[in-house]
Amino acid sequence: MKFEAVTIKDIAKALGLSTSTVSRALRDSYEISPETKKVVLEYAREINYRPNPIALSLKEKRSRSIGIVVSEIANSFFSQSINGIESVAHSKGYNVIIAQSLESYEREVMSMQFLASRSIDGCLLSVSTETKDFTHITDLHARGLPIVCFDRIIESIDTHKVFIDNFQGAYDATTHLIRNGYRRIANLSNAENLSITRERLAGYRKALEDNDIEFDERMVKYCPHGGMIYDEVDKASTELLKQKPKPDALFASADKLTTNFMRYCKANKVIIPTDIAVIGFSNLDLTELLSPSLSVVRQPAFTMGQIAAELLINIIESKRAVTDFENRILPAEVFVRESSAPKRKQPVLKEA
Amino acid sequence: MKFEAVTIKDIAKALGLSTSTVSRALRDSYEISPETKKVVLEYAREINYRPNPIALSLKEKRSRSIGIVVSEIANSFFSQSINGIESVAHSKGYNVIIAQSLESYEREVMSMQFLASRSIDGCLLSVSTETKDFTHITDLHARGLPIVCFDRIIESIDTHKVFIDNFQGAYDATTHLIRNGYRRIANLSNAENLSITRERLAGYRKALEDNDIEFDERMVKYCPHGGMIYDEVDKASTELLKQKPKPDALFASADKLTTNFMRYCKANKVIIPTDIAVIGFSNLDLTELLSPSLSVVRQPAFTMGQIAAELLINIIESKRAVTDFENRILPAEVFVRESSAPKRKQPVLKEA
DNA sequence: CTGAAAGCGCTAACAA
DNA sequence: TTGTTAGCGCTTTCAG
Repeated sequence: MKFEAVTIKDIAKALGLSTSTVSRALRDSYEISPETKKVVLEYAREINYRPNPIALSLKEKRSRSIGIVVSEIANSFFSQSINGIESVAHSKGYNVIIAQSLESYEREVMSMQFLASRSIDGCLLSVSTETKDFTHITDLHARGLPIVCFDRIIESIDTHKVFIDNFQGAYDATTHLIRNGYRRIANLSNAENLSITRERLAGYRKALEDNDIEFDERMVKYCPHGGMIYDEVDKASTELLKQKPKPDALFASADKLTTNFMRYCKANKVIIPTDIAVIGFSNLDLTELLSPSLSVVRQPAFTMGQIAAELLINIIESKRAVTDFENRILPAEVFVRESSAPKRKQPVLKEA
Repeated sequence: MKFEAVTIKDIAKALGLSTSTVSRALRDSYEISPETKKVVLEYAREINYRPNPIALSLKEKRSRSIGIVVSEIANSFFSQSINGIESVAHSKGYNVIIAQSLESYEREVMSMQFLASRSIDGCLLSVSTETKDFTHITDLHARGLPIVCFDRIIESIDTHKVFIDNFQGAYDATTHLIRNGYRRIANLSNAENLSITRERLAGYRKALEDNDIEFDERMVKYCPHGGMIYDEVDKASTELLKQKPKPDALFASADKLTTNFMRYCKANKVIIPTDIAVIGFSNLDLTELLSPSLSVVRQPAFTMGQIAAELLINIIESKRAVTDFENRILPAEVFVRESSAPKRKQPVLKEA
């Protein structure tokens, strides 16, 4: 059962006009007389005529909808980005179809295929942690599907890219820990293959270097699913904390890594910041209510979504193929709270 | 610019067949010879043929997409519900278009209109807090658009409804506070017009009654935007806490009310649970990491989404008009944590 | 077993 | 200024 919509044909019949006249009148074409327009417009309003977007899509070969592929909508960063995307998409007459990869390569491929088969006009993408092979993306892109990458970037694709200054964010967070007296700083890191992982790791290393702290590979652990799977965080955390000498602080490179590390500490009676100070990437709006309140690196997620959507729609609506692509790099902001409070001098233990 | 898809016509031309034969072969029609089928299928796979869903929609007068209207996707309850909805929608070949009302009546009307004009086959709806006039919904429903309500229900519409046992959840939460020694229990409540508000209020009142505690109207404050606007929570909380005698516990009727009340307490140095014990509805998965860890009433959001989507797709796909509607009521679960710890005896103050 | 043709709602070239 | 017609990709009578 489906509700029958009014069509142009109905109007034409009722008014004794042809469908093309009605069509033109509705679209305010110059070739239609003012009177006819008036009659048509009035009648259309009266019977609440709405053009059928499907027929339009078929005709124009575009659907006025854009796809979004992210790992998870139940992630504050992504839900905020999506809000930004929607705000500009809707204002430009596009609707938005959201797909989640749940950090699975297979699901990402399926999602992209699904969206493409639903005739989206373009796609906004933040790849899954599992994705190492990008052919499902580059293929569609090569076939002409406009794609804009945000947050987790793919280097091998030539298009607009929107992301934050991950290096700077990580550098600032790590430097903050160092300034607060921490010297042995671990890094709970995202999947090794992601662009953001590499950049954040580089920022972390540079901060250590600039403060004459030697980089220790054993202080870095990767979580292949970005913290989405608790067991991975559990394992990585355990390994980090059993290092000798023990880390006195931790920088977490992703939202779920940060919160799941806190979960780990709570479960294992590790006291923050006494046993270990913590700062991490997070876009949760509750971090100040956590125990202890959490120092974070926060991304301008809403703005990122807006920019990415604008760039995508630019490509879609440009007459000629766009060949000049830009990287939009936004700042990350550090919020300092209790979890990274200055290190307190402790009774001298066996470690020097 | 748009990437050109392969059509049935291309296949027909390449194979020297008619489009109808190809169409039938692809759909495994009985009237096509096995050999022809084989050739067509093979060639189709080879050139990666995908049927154009837009053409199909136009023909079949259905889009195989369903709309979701919720107040906010950046709300754990709704993002979890959406996951449930998507899981069944995708498995049944539907895609999902999400719209947010952001608790605004106007935006809700626009969203519904937008979705309807995008030819959705049906709609899942949880109304905004502001919505008191339901004609935008009942109109579409009367015109034949299948609608299923979830969480926040509209009584005046005859359709499937999926929600939790709000009365029970509120009753259990309030009873828990009473058992832990609290007697003067405030209720931070959602918009007065919502179904869930009335039901939760009723559960709260019944629990008081069953324990011989007199209901005091001054102990209930409504937040017209369900806690989304912090100032409303701030104002309501201030009013509640200045009552004499002061409340010793608070039951919050919605996710954002609960967390924003905690924010209020933190900002105003109100200690939980010493100054006031707290339990509230919330689907956040971080409540045990808050300070103090938060006692909550939790909804089976994912399951609700699944059920709602199944019911909607049932209506959509039923041959005859569905007239027999059901209310699916799911249990709410109470999780007890520190924020509602048993009341400690205190030095006798001026209150008896 | 296969093909020709109509039609879903709309637009646009072409005719009048 | 308006009407006729073809066509977007697909399914589906109706003919062969």
